[in-house]
Amino acid sequence: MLAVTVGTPLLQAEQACSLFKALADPIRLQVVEVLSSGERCVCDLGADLGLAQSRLSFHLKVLKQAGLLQDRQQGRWTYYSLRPLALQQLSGWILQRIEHAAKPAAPCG
Amino acid sequence: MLAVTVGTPLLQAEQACSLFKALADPIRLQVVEVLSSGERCVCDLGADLGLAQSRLSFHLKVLKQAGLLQDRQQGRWTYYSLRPLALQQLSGWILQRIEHAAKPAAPCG
DNA sequence: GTTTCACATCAAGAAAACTTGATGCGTGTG
DNA sequence: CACACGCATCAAGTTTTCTTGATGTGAAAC
Repeated sequence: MLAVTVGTPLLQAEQACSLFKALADPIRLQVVEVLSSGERCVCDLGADLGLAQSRLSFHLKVLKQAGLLQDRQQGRWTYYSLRPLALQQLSGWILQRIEHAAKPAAPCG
Repeated sequence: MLAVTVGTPLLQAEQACSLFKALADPIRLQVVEVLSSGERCVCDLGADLGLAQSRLSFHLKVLKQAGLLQDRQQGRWTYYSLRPLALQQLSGWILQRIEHAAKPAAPCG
């Protein structure tokens, strides 16, 4: 068996599910895409994505609660960035599903 | 820049979103876990997971429409299995987000 | 050809997630 | 201190997704 990831703790299905739920929204995916080029403050995110403030705040909260984002407060501004470990773990969970997926079923009847 | 996946076509955000939505449900994640050990017929899946037939059928449809599952009909039975490519592509999309994620923001004000 | 079996599909209701506008709260600014 | 700014939170309404039970369909069994 080939280890897919190195030194990354493995995810339970339940944790994976939380991460998938957090990513299962087009707006949150845009947020992740923007943040994938580096940290941003909320006001920049709102401007970039053209979102009402409360709407963006809602989605940031979902992503943060899932563990996908971290935030840092500096003066009046809050900066969000990705948590690479969470992404890495989720990717690991997915890749693990592939290994024996090709095994054909025993005929049922 | 280090290429994370080799020879796998890249996913658009919209396609990634469909995949995430399909995986954003505990039952569907169980289905994926069971199928990760190989192909199964629907009746076995239903028995393994203890799900009403129509409920299982609904979730299989969601997963299949997203491109995560393929099915094969043989006699009276239908066999489902994972589509490794879809999983691989999704994993690739995730890993791509990590690369520059650590870059700090320019101070906002 | 009728019955049975494995599964898909449908319609109606229930539950969960999302949006919107209003309000609250902490932190700087004058 | 009063005010403005950046952001979080809340409540209400809307939309989406999920569940349930009933019905439909095609393939084998009789």
